[in-house]
Amino acid sequence: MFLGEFQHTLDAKGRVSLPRRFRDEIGTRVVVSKGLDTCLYVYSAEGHRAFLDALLGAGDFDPNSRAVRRFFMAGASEAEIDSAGRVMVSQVLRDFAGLNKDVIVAGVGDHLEVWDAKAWAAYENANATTIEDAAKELSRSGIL
Amino acid sequence: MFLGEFQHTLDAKGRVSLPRRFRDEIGTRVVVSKGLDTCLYVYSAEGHRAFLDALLGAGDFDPNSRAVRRFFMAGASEAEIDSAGRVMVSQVLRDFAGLNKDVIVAGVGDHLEVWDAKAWAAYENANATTIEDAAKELSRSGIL
DNA sequence: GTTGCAAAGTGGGTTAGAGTGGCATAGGGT
DNA sequence: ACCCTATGCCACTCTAACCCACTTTGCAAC
Repeated sequence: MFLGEFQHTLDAKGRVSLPRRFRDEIGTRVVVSKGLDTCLYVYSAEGHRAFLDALLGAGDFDPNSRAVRRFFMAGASEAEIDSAGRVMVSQVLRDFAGLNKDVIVAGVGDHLEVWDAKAWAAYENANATTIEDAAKELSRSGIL
Repeated sequence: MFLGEFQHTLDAKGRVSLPRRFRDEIGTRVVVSKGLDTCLYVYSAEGHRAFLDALLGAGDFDPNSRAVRRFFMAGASEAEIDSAGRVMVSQVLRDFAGLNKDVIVAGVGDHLEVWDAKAWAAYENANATTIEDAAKELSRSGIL
């Protein structure tokens, strides 16, 4: 289970180091993929397979599901973690997520997310009230 | 069951000691998480898993539920209690809860809460007069 | 009431290790 | 053959985890 938020940097060669505490769980072979909300998802090799399996359950002949498949499959790339714990992020994916020097690596349960630091802050601000409402909803259903 | 309110201090390195009487129950491996109303939640490792399980019933492809997941998962961090009974609180979480030197550690049933002392006082004042009404409201809806 | 002891809370110093940037070498393309 | 890119490796810096010591509070014994 990946938890926590870390500020890291994208170096001049497009590499991002992953927080040490995630490395044992995610292994050395990972998949970097386009994510929802202008971020990148990072899965372990097995985790990514599970993610795709869930995705492919959705059927195949609906135009929307074809678009979703293309997004997550064409937008993904396998990569090795180097000896210093870094992943190479391709130019395409960097552009997609709008990554600059400062990035946020966040643990979100079954995967990691890589955000541009500014975009992350903006996202948090934009959703502050959503959280309150969602919490209200959850408390009504007895969870919180 | 955690009960009681204690005034503690956040030291220069961002550590907070937990009241002695909570330590046996909460164990040595805890999760510090963003909470509702500008405070932090502290769960035992198992307690936190139960909390997330309850939370994650919702799917993953709805924007609001993504926001909630990111809030409670990226906003959480596992930590060990050190030999003196303290937890390390990351800069991000300290900023989130507006923690200064004086903090309040409160037992709230299944979890602890960490508040900035001033914010705690303000919250108590703001709610002192409305507790009666809130209780009335809850009893009308059958919760109390 | 006073003194002593023990335990909790707090502060600080030291050290290992994570993160980052830079260098060097290998490999592929022109 | 040369250049450019990519990957691996190394060194520096800074954080955070560990450990020890001090202070204060509360309880107990005299």
